[in-house]
Amino acid sequence: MRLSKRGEYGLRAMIVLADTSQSDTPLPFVQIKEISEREKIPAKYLEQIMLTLKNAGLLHSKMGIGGGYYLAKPPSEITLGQIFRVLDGPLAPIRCVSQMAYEPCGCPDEQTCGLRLVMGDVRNAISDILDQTSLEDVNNRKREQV
Amino acid sequence: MRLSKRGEYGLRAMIVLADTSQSDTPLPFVQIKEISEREKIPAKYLEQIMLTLKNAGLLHSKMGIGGGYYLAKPPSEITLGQIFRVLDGPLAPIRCVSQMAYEPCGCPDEQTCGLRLVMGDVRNAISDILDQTSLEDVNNRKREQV
DNA sequence: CTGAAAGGATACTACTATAATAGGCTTTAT
DNA sequence: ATAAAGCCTATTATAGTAGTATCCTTTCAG
Repeated sequence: MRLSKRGEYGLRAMIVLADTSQSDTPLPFVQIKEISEREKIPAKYLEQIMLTLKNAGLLHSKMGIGGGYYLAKPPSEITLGQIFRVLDGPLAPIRCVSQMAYEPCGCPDEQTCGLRLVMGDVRNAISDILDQTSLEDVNNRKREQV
Repeated sequence: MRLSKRGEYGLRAMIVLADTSQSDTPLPFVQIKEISEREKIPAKYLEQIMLTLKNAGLLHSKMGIGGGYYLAKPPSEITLGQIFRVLDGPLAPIRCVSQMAYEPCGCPDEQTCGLRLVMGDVRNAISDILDQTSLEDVNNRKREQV
């Protein structure tokens, strides 16, 4: 049950973008350099990640001086589940219970497979959290925490 | 969020052992060959996995003709979480929320890290299932399913 | 109209984990 | 004595991870 560095960095970056867009003085664009310094993420690696998120439609960008990235949708409409799937693939611990990427697992009978029943619960529990938590929710919780 | 083949095979094998120990004619020992045929698991690979589970104290074995494996404890006292941790490591999606293998993740402030808050929920949701589900529970559910 | 600052896109690399396979060793019942 | 079982370690092929490195394109300021 593992979140990769790629996934971690991408989620952090998206949270930062949501945070600045909700701040008193929202900037139109946020640069990679800014995020990488604030979150201590290798800039070039982050660049790849941002590009992936952009190509997945979660980010937009502007090139050139003063350019940078911004969220493709309001923070309330982007969930952690969406971001996770782009960077780390299906939420399900095993393919035979995946909603987005089902594959048979080769057990004798899927319908009565005990492991599959339990792992189905796990995948639902994870989805109940990540697909229900938006970037806005994350930042609200962060603020409550103080 | 991934269960490896090693983890999958090990969990399946333990479920089989629990199942036969609860059957009408419980066998004292179950051989690798039997499990590998029943669950379509490469025998030699399963051997390694069983050895790992044995060294972790979850299985006992008997060598020689008519030997095999048996559970070190009653099926009601072995949880899926225990097995998972032996074969696939910590349940937590990220180390900074792991109970068994905590490590700092390098974010600016762990106390107010939004990602960490959410991932803490995920780790608890997973643990609520895997640490509360015993091998006995799995087989009971399997039987209900019919 | 040129150059610096930004993102875009690939290629490359070192390292590690995974999913096996292989082979020899030890124990034990018959 | 030997066959059947587990014990133990080495080896391998493949893929994924976490970066680094280049070069290209767009854009704005002066």
